[in-house]
Amino acid sequence: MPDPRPRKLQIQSKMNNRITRDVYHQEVVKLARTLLGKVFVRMDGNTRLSGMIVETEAYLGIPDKAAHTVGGRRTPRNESMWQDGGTLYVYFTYGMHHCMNIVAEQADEPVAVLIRALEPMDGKEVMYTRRKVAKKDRDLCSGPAKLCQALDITRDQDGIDLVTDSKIWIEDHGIKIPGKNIATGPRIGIQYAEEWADKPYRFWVKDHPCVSK
DNA sequence: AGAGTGATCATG
DNA sequence: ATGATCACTCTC
Repeated sequence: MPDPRPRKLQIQSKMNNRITRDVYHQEVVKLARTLLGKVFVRMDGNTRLSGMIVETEAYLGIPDKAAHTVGGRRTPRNESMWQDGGTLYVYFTYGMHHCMNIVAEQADEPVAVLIRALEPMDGKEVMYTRRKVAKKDRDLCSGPAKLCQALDITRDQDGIDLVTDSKIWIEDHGIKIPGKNIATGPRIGIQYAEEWADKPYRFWVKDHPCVSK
């Protein structure tokens, strides 16, 4: 449904609803659920690229055998996970893909939320130019590496602070996903994680077409 | 179901 | 220095 307000007012209101530090300081599983329905924004020059978060996964840090920080591992790659809640953690994998996480809780608590899918909103034309294989809007951001390609998120953005950065942030548009519309299941691609592989730390908006397959 | 792709890190 | 691994995507 289109926003009936004048465009100038729409933009202004969007500027004023950036998520603040206290939200990121939540316990990581709670943050993974909270982020559903929030809007991720990336300014690409003067072009606003954005999408509503519809799928997330929580990574619980030191005890979590699926997390990059398992066992307290601290390396140049995962350094951002050790920073304060609200930091962006971007990693590169399989020789060609980037994925992005939202760091949760306090500094030195290396937990994060993987963003797995967005419903594209602003800047879809630009996203299509980056994702050549996309045929429909739902192909643009329906996977953790797809959305990074669509939004041009790379290691260059690793470590930025979503609370203060001038190009990248997350907004609250007042969209509340009721608990009964949130589906839960095991995380994807972590079969090696033994007893942690089956834990229900993946969350998505039930029946949403933009969720990853 | 298999290939692609190269940074990353533990090992020595 | 070396080699195994990989929080994925695409095509078949």
